[in-house]
Amino acid sequence: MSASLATALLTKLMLSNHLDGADVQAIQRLPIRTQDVKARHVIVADGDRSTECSLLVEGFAFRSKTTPDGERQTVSMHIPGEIPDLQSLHLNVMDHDLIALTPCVIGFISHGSLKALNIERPNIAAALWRTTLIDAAILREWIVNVGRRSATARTAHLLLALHHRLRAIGMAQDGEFGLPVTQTDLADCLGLSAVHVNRVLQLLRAEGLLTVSRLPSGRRRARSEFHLLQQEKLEELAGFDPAYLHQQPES
Amino acid sequence: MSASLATALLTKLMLSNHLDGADVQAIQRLPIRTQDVKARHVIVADGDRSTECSLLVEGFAFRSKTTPDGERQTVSMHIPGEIPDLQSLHLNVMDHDLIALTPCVIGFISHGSLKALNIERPNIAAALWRTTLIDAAILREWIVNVGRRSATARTAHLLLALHHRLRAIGMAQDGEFGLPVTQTDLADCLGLSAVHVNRVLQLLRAEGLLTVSRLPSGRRRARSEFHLLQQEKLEELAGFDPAYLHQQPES
DNA sequence: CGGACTGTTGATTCGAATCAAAACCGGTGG
DNA sequence: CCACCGGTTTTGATTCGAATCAACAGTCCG
Repeated sequence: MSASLATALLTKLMLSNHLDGADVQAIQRLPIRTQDVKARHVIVADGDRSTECSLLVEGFAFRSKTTPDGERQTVSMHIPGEIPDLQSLHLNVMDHDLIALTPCVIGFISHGSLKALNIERPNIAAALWRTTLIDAAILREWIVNVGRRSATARTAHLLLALHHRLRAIGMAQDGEFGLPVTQTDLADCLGLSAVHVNRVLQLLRAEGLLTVSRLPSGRRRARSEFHLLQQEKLEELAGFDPAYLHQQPES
Repeated sequence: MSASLATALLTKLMLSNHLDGADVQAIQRLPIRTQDVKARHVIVADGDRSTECSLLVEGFAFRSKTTPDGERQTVSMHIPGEIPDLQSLHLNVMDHDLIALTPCVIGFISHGSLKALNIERPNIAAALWRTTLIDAAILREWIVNVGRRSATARTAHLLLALHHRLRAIGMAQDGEFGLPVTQTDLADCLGLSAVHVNRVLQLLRAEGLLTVSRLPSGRRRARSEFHLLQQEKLEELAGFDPAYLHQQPES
């Protein structure tokens, strides 16, 4: 893996894990195949049996499941430095889709080299395991969000969580972050209808809690710039507590 | 760990992992401290920093989160042989409660001995990692359930999923299984109100899809015996596909 | 200019929550 | 043995949040 490719992964990993120099070098030596993926393209599909994991180097992606009657539920959003399908290392068949939200650069890492790395460097194995456990913690909070919160609280919670994660990797500051989601995308995350998401966002804007602007972009897809104006109030409204993100490295 | 204590764990682990004789012996040698926990008692609480993991030897447990305004959302149900808080091995602070649904026998295993085992036997480390990944897969399906399915489909899906898991460990057959849940418990799992769960169950019974009977038990708490009469129709109704449970061992 | 996607608005329906009360059931204690 | 009690299930009436349906406006793009 070239140093530049490893940067995103290492930034993310070291947010919540202690890695020593040898660990870092081992990761930088990982063989990797990069590929550009267009927005909205399926990176790995439900039912696939993958032989490699996808490192999200640039761009955003999401994982979602589709019910038999065609309804989509997004179960997670992914930001640079994450390996959204790391579970495929031990779960050979995908139980959901991994889809590019924006144009992405994906670094494919073979299961073989990851497994070898895990055996060679138990500390990295623990770190990777830990990232999948944090992923699960986020899934649990996501369940609470769709199961028990009102539409407004739910929406606020999602935006706060994304902001928190993006800020940790330097992609957000002062409540501002760019994320090219449509209201339909948000609806799929939240278990709501797109129409209702629209009304909820209007409400949040009217309350002066946030602003959303669509910046033009060079590409087809517009970029939504979210600005959380009153984080305190939003957190209060959403019942947001970042503890579940487990962002401090541990013993 | 005495052979009898290890049995439940090994039964569960070997459903979805290949373990060799040495692996089995290593697990059987794990030091373990057992403890009885009364129904409804908190085994590990949100915010706790545990130093050991809880093996559910006998009984049922669930994990849930409580929102600031006191609403409970259950995020998973646990059956004998599972280690519901295995994530605490790498996530030092609990982000949810682990609660005994029934009187339970819990086997506490220290993080130290588990970490030593993981290093000594990478195959077991992979197997344990895999169980946490299956746990996450179940969380994802749970999100879809509360996010996108109707109350009836949701309820049917939960019961089918529990039946499927219980049958795998020999605790259910022919659609029948005993589980001492109240309708409020189900409501907390489903993101519904208890009243509505009641009406949904009535509907499912009226359709001849299932029966629920409360068997008297020696203890305070009654035991609900569920009987899924028409699994095909229930699966159709719920959009249930057991693939996400990943019950076959893999490469 | 036309078309596709996205965002917005209004009218209406519907599923589920809420509120309230009653019936039920096993367990306890007088 | 029976009266009472707490937790649970059930029923009915009502409200409410969000979905649905339908149309229209805005924007980017070919």
